[in-house]
Amino acid sequence: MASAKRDHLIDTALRLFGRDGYHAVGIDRVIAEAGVARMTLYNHFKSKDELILAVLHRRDERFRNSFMRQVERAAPDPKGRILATFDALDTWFASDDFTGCMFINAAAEYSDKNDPIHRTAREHKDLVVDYLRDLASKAGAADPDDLAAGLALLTEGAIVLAHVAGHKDAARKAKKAAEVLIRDAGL
Amino acid sequence: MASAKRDHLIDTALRLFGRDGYHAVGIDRVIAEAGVARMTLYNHFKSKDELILAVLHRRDERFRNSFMRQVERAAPDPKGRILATFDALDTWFASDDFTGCMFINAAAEYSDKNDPIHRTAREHKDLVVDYLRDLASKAGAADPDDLAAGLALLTEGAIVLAHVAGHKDAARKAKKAAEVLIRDAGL
DNA sequence: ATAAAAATAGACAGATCAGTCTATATTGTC
DNA sequence: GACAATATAGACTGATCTGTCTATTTTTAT
Repeated sequence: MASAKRDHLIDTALRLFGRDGYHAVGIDRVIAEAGVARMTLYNHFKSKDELILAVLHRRDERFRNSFMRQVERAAPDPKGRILATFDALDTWFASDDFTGCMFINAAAEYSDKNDPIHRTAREHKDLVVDYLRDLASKAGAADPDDLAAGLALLTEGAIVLAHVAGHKDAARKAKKAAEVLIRDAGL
Repeated sequence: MASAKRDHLIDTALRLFGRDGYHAVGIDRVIAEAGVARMTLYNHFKSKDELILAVLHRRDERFRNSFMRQVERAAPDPKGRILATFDALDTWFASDDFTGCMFINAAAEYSDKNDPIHRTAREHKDLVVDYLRDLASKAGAADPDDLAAGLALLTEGAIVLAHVAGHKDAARKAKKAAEVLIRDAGL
């Protein structure tokens, strides 16, 4: 399964799909940028959709890994880590190649809830909420589910406003609101 | 400018782009569903992008109109209206044809900030924030900008979680969080 | 060195893409 | 009823789309 060419194809497609979208980027462009033959792609992936799924799985793994690592490096305590998630968002938004969330964008192009691509996007979002719930729980929130839901709303809202509306301060605004919710949760 | 055919084309394209996305829906499909000749479309719109822009402008107008009307019918006081925005979201999310926000989806497919389509999406989001700020201000919030920012984050977050993750309670969760922010703003 | 696996270039299919053009027919207006 | 504006069907361009096939070459492992 694992192969250097396959890896390289996923990375190339990740960059292109992330920047220009899924329908707008054709197979021809992926193989041209990857410097790989057409059949190499189709030997590793049954179809373009399968490639997209592989891209999303890699993105999910990398994104959550780097996100959690950043958060855990920033603070030792759960409450501090909750607040640090918004600093991590801020860093992400400020990067040159920020083009929004690949999962939100995937769901935009594949709106059928049963499409494997949409389902993968959903799984990613649920995993993010799970992480926030874990932090809320460890921090001793009165109602961890409730706090996690509020934090998730602020997180996703910040991604949208940063990308769609270009609000560079979205993460900082979200952090301020999060502080209010955290206080309300008894922390 | 105004013409029955043109109107019908915009409405048809609005439905198709809304459901299946912008790149995935071709001109051929729009004219087939509208029951209109190819040149009729190109006589009213210079290009597909121009049609998309017309669709987004109509969507913006209709969405904000219906949104504000619902909110203003639901409560007479600014504070009640702020909370009613989340009830309006809830109604929207529950509708059969809910496929997310056309502006978030447009920004997903046209990530270039200078693309007129992306700019139109941004303008829409800014108008929504303006409306929330107006309500926050009339309600007598300590810092209307701050409250509006928090409410906007919850609003956009709810749209994303309802669409991408299928969280049917996203608007109600957002309303609960909004109540906390409103209280914190001194209302 | 040899055999098996992987990658190559490139032709090909059949569909679809956005957009143009023409010649005819249907409107709406005075 | 006459004239102008609008809409029609459909051919056409040239590009692009996903996916398949083949014949050859390169790489890898034994």
